[in-house]
Amino acid sequence: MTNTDFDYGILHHMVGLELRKAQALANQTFLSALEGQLLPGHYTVLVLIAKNPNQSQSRIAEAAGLDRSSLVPILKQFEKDDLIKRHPARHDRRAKIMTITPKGAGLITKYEKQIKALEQTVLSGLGPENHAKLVELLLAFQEVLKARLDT
Amino acid sequence: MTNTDFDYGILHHMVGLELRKAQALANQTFLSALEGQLLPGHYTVLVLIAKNPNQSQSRIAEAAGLDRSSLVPILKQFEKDDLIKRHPARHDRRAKIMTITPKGAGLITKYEKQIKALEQTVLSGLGPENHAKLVELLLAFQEVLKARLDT
DNA sequence: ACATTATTGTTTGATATCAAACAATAATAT
DNA sequence: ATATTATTGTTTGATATCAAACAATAATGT
Repeated sequence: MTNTDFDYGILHHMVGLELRKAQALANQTFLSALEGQLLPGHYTVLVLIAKNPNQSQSRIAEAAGLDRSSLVPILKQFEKDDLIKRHPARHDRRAKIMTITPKGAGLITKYEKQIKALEQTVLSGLGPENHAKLVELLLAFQEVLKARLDT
Repeated sequence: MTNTDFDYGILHHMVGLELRKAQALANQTFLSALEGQLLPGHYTVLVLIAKNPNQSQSRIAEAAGLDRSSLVPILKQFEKDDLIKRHPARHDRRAKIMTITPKGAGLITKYEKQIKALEQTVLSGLGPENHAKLVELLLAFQEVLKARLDT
């Protein structure tokens, strides 16, 4: 009853496709861990701001794998919900820098356990060495594609 | 000037995040390989139909990692462009089965070279054994998450 | 110094995607 | 048999996301 009996033709065991399916599943799983309170990508942004205060929006967007423009409504909401604060950057009058608020930090903490439990499931499901290898290969994969796009 | 110096905190080396970034890059790369003529996911659907004729839409959607409903406009366009044909299923009056048309097959062939070249880049960038391992781990990862979601 | 080019955050418009509801049909249970 | 439950393709509504354009500012070249 699985779909393993599908013929993927040229796409058989292609990284791109498996990536797509894996990501869809991961997103779904994350979402349930966050109890629908927060989107996975939003949680990521929040953590990035907390751990890297005083960075520009552009840098945060890049680190989160999001478009600059996608960040705008997210940050607007975060600010409205008092999860972050935005200040003008001293040295660059275009840029805004962001800091986490206590409430924002609290929200991160609130879901920290679930996130860690989730990662633990993956860790023990794959085994520690495979887990590390997967991350390593995903990073290497990104480097390969970045290099290709630059040409 | 890279973003490797970012602190990802709890998300450090988390599969979900790296998956997200890898997928964004893969999508972008695929898109350029398809010359903007076709979205990566759409190409996948087309190949699945070609290689697995007479399957229901639901099964194709699942295999492609898409929602059932997301497939509807895609197939409508495919049919309009004469890339596929849809017939009523004999044994199930709810279902429709799909077959590829010569034009659809031609479109697949048209981009086959680029897709293969792309995969070749990844293959030689990672090395064959790492490439295989990455796919294997992505599949294993999916199994772990599927199992978790079922509980 | 000044002109050109790049970058920042933002707006606007387009599109992909999902989730929930729906009618039609099928499968299952009792 | 018949009622209940599940599945199929679809519509509708909501949302995430990007891409392209923009004004303000910064960096760079000459």
